[in-house]
Amino acid sequence: MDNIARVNTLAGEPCDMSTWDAGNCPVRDVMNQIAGKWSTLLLEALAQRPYRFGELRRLVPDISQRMLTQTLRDLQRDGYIDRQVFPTKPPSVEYRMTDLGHSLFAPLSKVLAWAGENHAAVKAARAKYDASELG
Amino acid sequence: MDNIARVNTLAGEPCDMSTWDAGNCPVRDVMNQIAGKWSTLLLEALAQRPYRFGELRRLVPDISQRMLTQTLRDLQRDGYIDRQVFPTKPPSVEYRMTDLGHSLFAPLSKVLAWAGENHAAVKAARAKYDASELG
DNA sequence: ATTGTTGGTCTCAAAAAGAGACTAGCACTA
DNA sequence: TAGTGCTAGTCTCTTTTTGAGACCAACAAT
Repeated sequence: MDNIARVNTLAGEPCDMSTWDAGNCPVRDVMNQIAGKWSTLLLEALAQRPYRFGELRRLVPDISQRMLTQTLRDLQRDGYIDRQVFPTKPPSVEYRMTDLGHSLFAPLSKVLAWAGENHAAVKAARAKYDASELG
Repeated sequence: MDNIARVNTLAGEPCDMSTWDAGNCPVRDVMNQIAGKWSTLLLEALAQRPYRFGELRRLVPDISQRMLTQTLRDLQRDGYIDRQVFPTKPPSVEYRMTDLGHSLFAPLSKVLAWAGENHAAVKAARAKYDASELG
């Protein structure tokens, strides 16, 4: 049963789950950040061009300022985006994707494209599941 | 400023954010499911071979039964995995990735590979950010 | 008769997310 | 000069999500 104690072999270093150190798995450590509700959405916007705080807020109308601030900070902390403050008269802040961010977005955009292409299939699966649960 | 009201152009159907219907964006609808804390981990395991409930629980020791049940159900609802009950004497349940799941995992595995390759860079960015915040 | 194994559910506490008020400095307006 | 709005946030409060752990029923082996 050795195969039970080993996973993530696709990601270079396999993670030995039997002697598990939760902060040691690259997949979990990286994915748990970009997996947030708003992260991919902001990365998608910032992959196209730099945005200012207020622009992003208008771009994603149903994000709260609190979550926008926090998500941007998390993305900045992981090195995906840069934050630059301009000392204008109402001070403005620009967020810009870094090289690391772009290198992440290359594979990530493929997943996003998949989502667009297969949205109908997913919705169909959902409808089918929900219908069968009612019977 | 028309560019402000439009995003997600990479994903086929662009989402018009000015007349926003939250359930209408493929990217958000699909990503919000696979973006969970445990989803990618379980998809990674099930991409390799089918697993039973207890196997998955041992594979990911720090997931609670409650979240394992719920995450598997969500993945099943979206059509990524199939759940098959065998009427054995302690009844056993097998989870198996569907074709839709595999087609999603193809691009997703590239992101997972990126995570493995760039984990060091992300950790370095984090350390740098944390150090600069203390100063 | 007790223990273990199966795949869960249930309850309760903790953590995370969302809603909305509040801040401060400056510009424009009345 | 007082009022309004813009900037990029923070603070507090409520709701939702997640986590920890007890509990369940059927059967098998001890």
